[in-house]
Amino acid sequence: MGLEQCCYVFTKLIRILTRLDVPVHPYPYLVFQQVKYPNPFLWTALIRGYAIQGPLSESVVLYNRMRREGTGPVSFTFSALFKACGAVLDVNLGRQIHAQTIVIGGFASDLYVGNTMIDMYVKCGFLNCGRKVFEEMGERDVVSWTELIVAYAKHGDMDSAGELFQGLPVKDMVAWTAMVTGYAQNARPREALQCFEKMQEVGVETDDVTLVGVISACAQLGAAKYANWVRDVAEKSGFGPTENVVVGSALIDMYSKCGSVEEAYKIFEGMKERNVFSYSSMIVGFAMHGCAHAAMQLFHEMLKTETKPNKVTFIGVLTACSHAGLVEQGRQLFLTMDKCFGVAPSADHYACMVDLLGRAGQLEEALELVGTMPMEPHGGVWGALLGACRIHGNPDIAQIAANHLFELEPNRIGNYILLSNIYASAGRWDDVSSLRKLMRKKGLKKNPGCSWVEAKKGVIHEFYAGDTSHPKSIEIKQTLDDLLDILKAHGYQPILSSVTYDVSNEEKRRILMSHSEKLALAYGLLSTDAGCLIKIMKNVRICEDCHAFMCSASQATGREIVIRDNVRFHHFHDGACSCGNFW
DNA sequence: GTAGGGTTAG
Repeated sequence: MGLEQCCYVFTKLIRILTRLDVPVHPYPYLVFQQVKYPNPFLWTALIRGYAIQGPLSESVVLYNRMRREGTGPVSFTFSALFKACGAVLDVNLGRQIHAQTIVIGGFASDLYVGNTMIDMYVKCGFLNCGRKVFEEMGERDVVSWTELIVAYAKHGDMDSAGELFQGLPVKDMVAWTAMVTGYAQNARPREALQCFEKMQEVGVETDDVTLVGVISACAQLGAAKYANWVRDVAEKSGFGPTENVVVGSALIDMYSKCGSVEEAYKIFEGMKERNVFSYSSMIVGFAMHGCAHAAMQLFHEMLKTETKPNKVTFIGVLTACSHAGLVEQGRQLFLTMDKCFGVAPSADHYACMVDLLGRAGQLEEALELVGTMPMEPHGGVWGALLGACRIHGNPDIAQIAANHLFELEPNRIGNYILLSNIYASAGRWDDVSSLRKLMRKKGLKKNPGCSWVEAKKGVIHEFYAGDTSHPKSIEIKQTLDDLLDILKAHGYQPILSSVTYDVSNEEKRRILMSHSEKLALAYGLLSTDAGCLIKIMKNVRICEDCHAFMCSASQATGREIVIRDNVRFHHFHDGACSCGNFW
């Protein structure tokens, strides 16, 4: 066998072994040593092997040895090294190799080398360096563009991503998908859908990856109309939930977020293959809807399978326990998650535990738990504690939590409002007003409460508190007044403490009746057929009075009412709520 | 050899 042939065969062999995940040590390395005069491809196969499996230092050692022994690298050598630097986020080494490509000459302008270099910089968080490489490349292809588009999207800069995309001469499916997904990931679901429509208009194929982006956009819109539409699209294009585990999991999440946990479970049941995403999405879905028992049952079912729970699964079960008041079960899970399942509790899991204890009224213990955390508590942890203080009316611990929150999240308006509500409930109006002053000084404005309801044909109607701009405003007011009379006869009493302004009781009653979800409910009653479920979405937490009002309304009208606030779903049915008055 | 995907708490 000649030298070239010999190198060729051995290179192939090493590549195959690497692909089979056989450790580079010892066999591929032994193969390599059999060859007296390795050519660049053989060197590179081995360098690549170490680059993929680690340690990266070993591939660099080999690269240097190769140079010393007089063999020149090929572009493939650099691609492998950049890929590895990107994987371990070693930008310094990446820069050194970048410099090499310039010194040796010819490689810096190579398409593959350039593309892997962009990817390396971007992965390490040096977007501008990636952009610079892109600008200086002699030749670019759709891969170079897409890498940057994705990088901008991940940085939340959809405008730059869009600009690049505009300038991309030939847009393929992957590039389009990057845009659709980018919009979805940046909470711009409408633009994601528009982008998807355009993609279809110009005749670009779509696949399951595209669909997942679209499904995520629909989940954010939370409307049944879009949910059913995208499911249809998925099934018609041959990527239905039965066959495709990723599409299936995305659909489970979407239906949960659109208010239909039943539909989500149907998808789950119909899936041929389930993985940790499918289980976790379903468990989180159950938890969101207050179905704690179902969440726990599914978790135990999961434990009987090969699928191992991960950190998100535990977020799901802990949230379920928290909303159902299952303190002991939650405590057990928290204690065993590391020991039995190898999932070390993160700050997020601590936040769940603080929530669990806090909701159950064990505020002191919750505060103690924060003190034992092995990491710095983040906003979620203190936020959970503050939320619990609102439920149980504890302004002192609230103050501790709020002080941390004001440091950690100085611009998050919700924290100020929560504390202000806690002060107001305790009648500490002086504290309320000094907090208001602080908010004014910081230029923070209250996020107006808003609710929307899906009427016939999926048309969405939006209401703000005290809103009279709807064309049927007068009828809405009338419906609401009539309903109020009926509910009062059923025993409903307005909960005046839900108004956190220091005003007369009469004024409080008036304010309560102008809350946006009540307007949305009245419109829902007006615009849908009797017996029809009414689904309301809102952007802030539902107040206690509205919650009681909805409970009573579900009984008096015989309607099922579903409200999604910023955190979870409330199912009102026959005078009770799925959250067990626990939110 | 290079580019796009799903679940996360207040």
